[in-house]
Amino acid sequence: MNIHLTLPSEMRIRDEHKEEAIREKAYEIIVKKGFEGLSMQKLAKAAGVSPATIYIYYKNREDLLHSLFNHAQKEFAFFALRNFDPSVSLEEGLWLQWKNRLAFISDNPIIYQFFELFRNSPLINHKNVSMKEFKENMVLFVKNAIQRGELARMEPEIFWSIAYGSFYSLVKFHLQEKKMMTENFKITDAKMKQTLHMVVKALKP
Amino acid sequence: MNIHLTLPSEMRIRDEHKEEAIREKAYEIIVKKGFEGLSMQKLAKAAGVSPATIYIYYKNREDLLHSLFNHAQKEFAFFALRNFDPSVSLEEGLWLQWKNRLAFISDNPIIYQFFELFRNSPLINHKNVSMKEFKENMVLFVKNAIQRGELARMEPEIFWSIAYGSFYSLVKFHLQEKKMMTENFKITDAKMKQTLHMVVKALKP
DNA sequence: TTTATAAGTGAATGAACATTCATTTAACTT
DNA sequence: AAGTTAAATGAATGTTCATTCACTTATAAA
Repeated sequence: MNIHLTLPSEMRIRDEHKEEAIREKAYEIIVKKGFEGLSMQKLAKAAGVSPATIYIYYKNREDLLHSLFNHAQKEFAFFALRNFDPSVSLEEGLWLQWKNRLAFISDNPIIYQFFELFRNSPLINHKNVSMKEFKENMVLFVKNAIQRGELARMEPEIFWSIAYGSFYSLVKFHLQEKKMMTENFKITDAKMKQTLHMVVKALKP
Repeated sequence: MNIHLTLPSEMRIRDEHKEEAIREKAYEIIVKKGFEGLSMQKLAKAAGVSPATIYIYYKNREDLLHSLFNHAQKEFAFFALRNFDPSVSLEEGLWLQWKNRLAFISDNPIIYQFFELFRNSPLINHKNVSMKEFKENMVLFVKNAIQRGELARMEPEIFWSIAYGSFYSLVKFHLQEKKMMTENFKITDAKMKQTLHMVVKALKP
């Protein structure tokens, strides 16, 4: 990505607007109609480019789908740790992450829904981006919380299921209602905080 | 369904094996390749019938997909409440349901994975089966637990997210590992019980 | 201004698609 | 045994699909 910015080149530069239009329209179509609903010709039409243009940016349809996911995952994981400091208390750290995630979802509902759709699809089996920095931060955060006596020792998947599984479940609830009612997506801070309190209680030693 | 069993008829009876073969192969193909991967001709070949035969059992592809989901949802919800008594304690009731769900998932991993795939897809927006009996049982169960002081008052989606969201999250973890490692699906009772204990603690007033 | 290079294109291609249809087959009634 | 009904079929239909290709256009170096 962005080769034309980092390398001097003799070529005609790529039009970033085109690339973004393709990506955003692809997210939209997939969220609305599923992967089945995305054909290269429909996508090209929606993005205002020629079908052949898509093949300049992506090797083929499969590459397009995986690139879309990597893009979404990177953005989401990056946003989740915005302003995150692994040395704060468990409750404070989780609260920040929940708020960050919710903010991203509210601002980018289409991208998030695509992310969830892909995560739950058979396409996910392929190798994906590493999330190294994200994992390192989380390991540190958990270790600190255990040492401080805020968190019981447990297997990582149990921690994840309690600390985040309930959050995602709550979000799913609201996204489905939104889809059905065509209302705005909105979880109140109070509802989130109430749920988080329960989660923190569960995680105590 | 099963019209030939409940009504006397003058017609040639439907071959139940064919219907089941179509359904089971459809689940398999969709779980392995996604909805994109299911074409009527491939399904027919896999089930050992003619493409036209599928249209005897289902109006069209869309009807097939929704019927598959209704079938899976009914089986799963029925199994979840097997031996369930809404008057038992919160922990006992949740434990039974978790065990039931896990047993179903272990015995029918393909059906369950299809169920999750469909639930997370745009196809879910259409009207689906009512689950009336299931909901009635749950309302009673929750009411009892609150009266007994085992459960704090909270909005239903919060209860659901804590009491089941973490369970599903745990299952997802293991199913993904299984897919990647081609191992057998296995969550130990101890791991489940540990998680349930934490959940029950969270739900206390 | 010329030249090189890659961005961008519309039309074309063969494969795969959902669905239909004329026909055959099996079961039950009389 | 004859008649009726619907199950079951393989081949056919018209459409949509992913991808390619010969070509044009825009950019920057020379």
